[in-house]
Amino acid sequence: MNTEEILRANLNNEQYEAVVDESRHILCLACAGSGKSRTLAYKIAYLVSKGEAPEGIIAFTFTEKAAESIKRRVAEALRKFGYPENYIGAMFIGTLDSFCQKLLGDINAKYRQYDILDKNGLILFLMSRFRQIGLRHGEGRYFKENILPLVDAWQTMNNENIDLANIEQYDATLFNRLTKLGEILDRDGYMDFSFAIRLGVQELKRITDKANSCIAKFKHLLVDEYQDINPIQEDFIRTLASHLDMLLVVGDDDQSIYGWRGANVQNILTFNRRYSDVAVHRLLVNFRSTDAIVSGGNNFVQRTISLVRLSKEIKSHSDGNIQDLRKLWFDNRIEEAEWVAQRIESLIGTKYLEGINPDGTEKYRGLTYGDFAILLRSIRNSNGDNRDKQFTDALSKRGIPFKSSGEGGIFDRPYAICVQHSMELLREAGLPREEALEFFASNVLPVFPYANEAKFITILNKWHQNIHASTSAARRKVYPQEFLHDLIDVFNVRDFKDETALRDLGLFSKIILDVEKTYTSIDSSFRYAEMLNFIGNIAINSYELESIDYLVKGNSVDISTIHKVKGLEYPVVFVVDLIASRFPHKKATYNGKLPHELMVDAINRGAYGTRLEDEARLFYTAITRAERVLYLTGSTHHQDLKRACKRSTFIADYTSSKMREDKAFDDLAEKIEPQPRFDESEFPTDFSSVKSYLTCPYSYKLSTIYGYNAAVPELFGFGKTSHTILERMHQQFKDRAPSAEEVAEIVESTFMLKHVFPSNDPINRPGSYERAKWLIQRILMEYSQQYAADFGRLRQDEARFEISVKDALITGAIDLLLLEDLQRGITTADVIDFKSMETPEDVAAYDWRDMSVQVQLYSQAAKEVIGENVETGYIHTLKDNRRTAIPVDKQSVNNAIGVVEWAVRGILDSDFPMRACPKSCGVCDFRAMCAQKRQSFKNEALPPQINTPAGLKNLIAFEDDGGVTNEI
DNA sequence: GACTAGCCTCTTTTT
DNA sequence: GAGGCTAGTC
Repeated sequence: MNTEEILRANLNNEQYEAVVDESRHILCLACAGSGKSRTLAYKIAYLVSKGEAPEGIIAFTFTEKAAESIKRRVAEALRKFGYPENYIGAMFIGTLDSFCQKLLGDINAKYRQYDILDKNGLILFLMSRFRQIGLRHGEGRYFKENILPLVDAWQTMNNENIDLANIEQYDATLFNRLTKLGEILDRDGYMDFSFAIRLGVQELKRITDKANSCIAKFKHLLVDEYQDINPIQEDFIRTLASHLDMLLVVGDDDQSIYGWRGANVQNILTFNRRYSDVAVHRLLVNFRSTDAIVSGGNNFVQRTISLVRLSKEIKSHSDGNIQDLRKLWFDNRIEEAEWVAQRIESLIGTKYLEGINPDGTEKYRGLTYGDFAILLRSIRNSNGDNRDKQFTDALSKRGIPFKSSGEGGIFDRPYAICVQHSMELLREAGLPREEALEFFASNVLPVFPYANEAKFITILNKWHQNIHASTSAARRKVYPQEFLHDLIDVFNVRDFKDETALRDLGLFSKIILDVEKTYTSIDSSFRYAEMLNFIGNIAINSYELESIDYLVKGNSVDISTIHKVKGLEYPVVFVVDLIASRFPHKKATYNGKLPHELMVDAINRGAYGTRLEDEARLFYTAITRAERVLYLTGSTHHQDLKRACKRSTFIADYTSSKMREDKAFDDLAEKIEPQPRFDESEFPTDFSSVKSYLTCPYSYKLSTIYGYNAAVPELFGFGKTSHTILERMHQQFKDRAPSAEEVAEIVESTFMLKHVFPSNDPINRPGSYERAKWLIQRILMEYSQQYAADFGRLRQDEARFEISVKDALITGAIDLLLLEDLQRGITTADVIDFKSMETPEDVAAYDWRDMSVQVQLYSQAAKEVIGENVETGYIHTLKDNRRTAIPVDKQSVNNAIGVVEWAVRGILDSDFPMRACPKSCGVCDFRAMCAQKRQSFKNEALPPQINTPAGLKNLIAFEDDGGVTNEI
C-alpha cells in the first residue's frame, strides 16, 4: 500500500485531513473518544514517510504514562508504513518538563547535576534552609502559614511568568524571600518543575542562530492535551515553535480540568488569533460512546458552558450492542453503594461488542471487573477519611476486586505508623529503656510479629548515640535511610506475605529518600526533629501509593477521582456522589501570597480557583469516560454530614430521551465468558529497571514494585558530577583538547557534591570534598592528555534508545562518547564508567555484564534508527584511563536482546525468585528486607549468555550460589 | 420575594 | 475564614 492508502485504511476523513495538512500552525479540536491519539500517531508516522528525520520530531504529552501510550501507537503506525519501530527512540515523545530538562542539559551540562524537586522536595528544601531564605520560626504556624504559601508563591510566580522584580513594590518581604530562594536553589544545584520551564524559555529566547544551537535538528512540534497548558508552558511552546516548521496542537476545551493549578483554557480558545497561518481541524465524531451519552453531553455543555467554549456539536458513531443510561437517587450512601455493587455483579459477563475483526466479523467478549469505573469528585473528606468507604465495603462484601485511589494513604495502615512512631522515640534525648520495651510490646509486636526485641533496643541505642551526640563530640552524619533499613531488619519482614506492608514500607523509604536528597546534612537532634516534623505534617497527607502497578493492576473495578481517569475509557461508568455543594464544588478564587495586582490576568481567567464552568467541564469529562453504560447517582443521607443532601444541579442539566430512573437490574444482553480487554500498559518499559531483574529478580521486586531505595552514600553524586564535568569539557572544546589549566577551571566551576561540604580551610585541612575534587581533576587531566585526539571527533551525548522485544517496548538512555566519522557517521560508542573511581577495585574482577548489554543494545538501536554503523563499542574506565572493547557483532547483540526478552517475560509472569549468592547479596542494598534464599524460576527457559570482554558470562542471577541452601 | 442570622462545611494533583 | 445553604422574619 502507498502512503495515501495506509492513511485511508486507518483514519476517517476528518482525521486524514488533519494528518496531511501542511500548514505551519494546526489546531486540532478533538472531542472525547474522537481518536486523537491515533491522529497524532499517524501524523508522526506520516512525517517520517515523507522523509522527515525522526530526530526532528517532538511530541509533548501531559504525563509520562500518556507518553508511553503514544509511543506504542506511533510504533504501530510506523509498522504499518514499514519503518522500524525503533525510530521512536530518535524522536522526543514525552512531557514538556522532561524535554526542558534535557534541553537545559544540552545547553549547559551543569544542569544535568541539578536535582529536580517536586512540591514535597521544595517544602523540604525550604525547611532545610529556612533561615537562609529569611524565614523565622514562630512566624505564624510553621508549615501552613510560612512554608506552604512560599512554595505556592514561587511556583505560581513561575507558572504565570511573573517578573520577580515587580513583586518588590508590593511586598518587599515576599520579594526578598523569593529572591533568596532562587539564589539558593541555583547555588546548591536544585530546581523545581516550574523554574525549569522558565529557565528553558529564557534559553530558547536567547537563540538567534538556530542552525548552530542545540535545537538545530528539531523541525516539528506536536502538543497533546493543549487545553491544560499553563502560561509558562505556552510561552515555551510558542518560542520553540517559532524556530520550527510546524506546530500541531490537539485538545478539547470542554475537557480543560486543571484551571485550579494554572492551566489556561484561553490558549486553545484563541489559538487561531494568536498564531498566523492556522488551519483548524475538528474531530467531532465520538467513537467511544452511545448516541444517548453523547447527546446528553451536548445538552449539558449547551446549558452550562455554551458562552465559554468553542461551539461544536459532537456526533456519535454507533451504539454497539448494549446501552443503558440512568439517573438514580437513593435515601443514603450505603444504599447507593449497594446498588452500584449489585449492578456490577449483574453485568459481569454481559456480551459486549468490542470491535470488528480484520476479517470483518464482530468481536465480542464478556464484561469483566476491569470494565467498570466508579468516579467521584473527591476521594477524601477534609478530616482525612476516605470517601470511598461505602463503595469499597459494598464491593468487598460481594468479593468484587477493586482498586481505589483512596487506598493510597500509607498512614492509614499500621506499618508506616509503626516506623514513624519508632523514629519519634528518638526525637528527644534520653529515652528510658522501660519506655522502649513498652513501646516494642504494645506497638511493634502486634504489627510485626516476628520482630526482635533485643535487636530493637540495640539499634535504638546506636541511633540515639548518632542523633544526640554532644555538640563537642565529633559529629556523625545521620542517614535516616540506614535507620529505616535497620528498623525493617529488626521488624523482620523477610517472610511477610502481606504485600501491603511491604509496599507501605517501600513508600516510607521514598519519603526518606526525598528528605536525604534535600537535607544535605542531618547532623543534629534539631535537624532530626525537623525531619520528623516533615513526616508528621506534610508526608502524611501527600504521599500516596501508586495503586496502579504490576501487582494490583489485575482485573478490577476502578474507584477513582475524575482527574485521575483523564484520557481513559470504560464500558460502564458510575458517576456517584452527585450532591449539591460537593459537585459542583463551591467557587473559589486565588488566595495565595502573590500581590493580586500582578495576578490580575490569572484571577480574571479564574485560574488557581474554581468557577462553575470548571466544575461543569469536570463533569463533562467524567461522563465522556463511558462507552455504553452510564449511571449518575447520589443520595440524601451521608453518615458524616448532619444536613440532608440535595441533588447536584448537574443531574438536571444532563438530559437525554433515553434516560431512565428505575433501579431494575435488567440484563442488557446475554452472558458469555468474561474476558479482560487487552491492556498494553502492563508492560515494563524502562531498561534500568529491567536491568536489575538480571541481577536478582527479587531485588527488582523490592525496588521497582515495592519502591525501596538504597541509603545515600556519602559521596553521592560523585559519578554524576564527574560525568557532567566530562560533558562540559566536550561541550566547550570541540576542536582541541583543553589544557591542564582549562580542565582545572571547568572542574572548579562545575564540580558539585550535595552531601559533603567543602572544608573551611581547604589548603591546610582538606576534607573528603577537596579530595574528591582533586581526584576528578587529576583523572580528567590525564584523560584529556591521553585522548587529546578525540576532542573534535567525539561528542558526549545522552543516547536514548528504544528496543522493541516481544510485545514490550524498552526505553533506555546511556551517557556515551560517540566517535563520529565524517563519511560513515557514528562508528564507535563508548560507555564511560566512573564507578570504579570511588572505591579501589581490582580491574580484573570488574563486572562487565551490565555495561556490555547496554552497549550492545545501543548499537542495535543506532543501526536501525539513524543508520549509524556502530562497529565498535568500548567501556572506558576512567580510573585507569583504559578503553576495553565490547563485542557488538550480530551474535552478541542478539544475545543481549534475548536477555532482555527473557527478563520481560519473567516480569510479566510475576516471576520474582530470590537468587541469593554470597557475592551479590553481600553488597545488595536490600539485605535488610530479604531472606537471601535461593529460589527457582517458575519459567525454566534459560536466558542467553552475555558476551563480555572477559568472554561469555551467565547473568548474575545464575551465578554460582556458593553453597546457599536451595529452597522452592 | 427580599433579607439576614446562624449553621455547616471545606477538592482536584503531574512534572 | 469564607462561601453557601436554611430557616425564619418582614
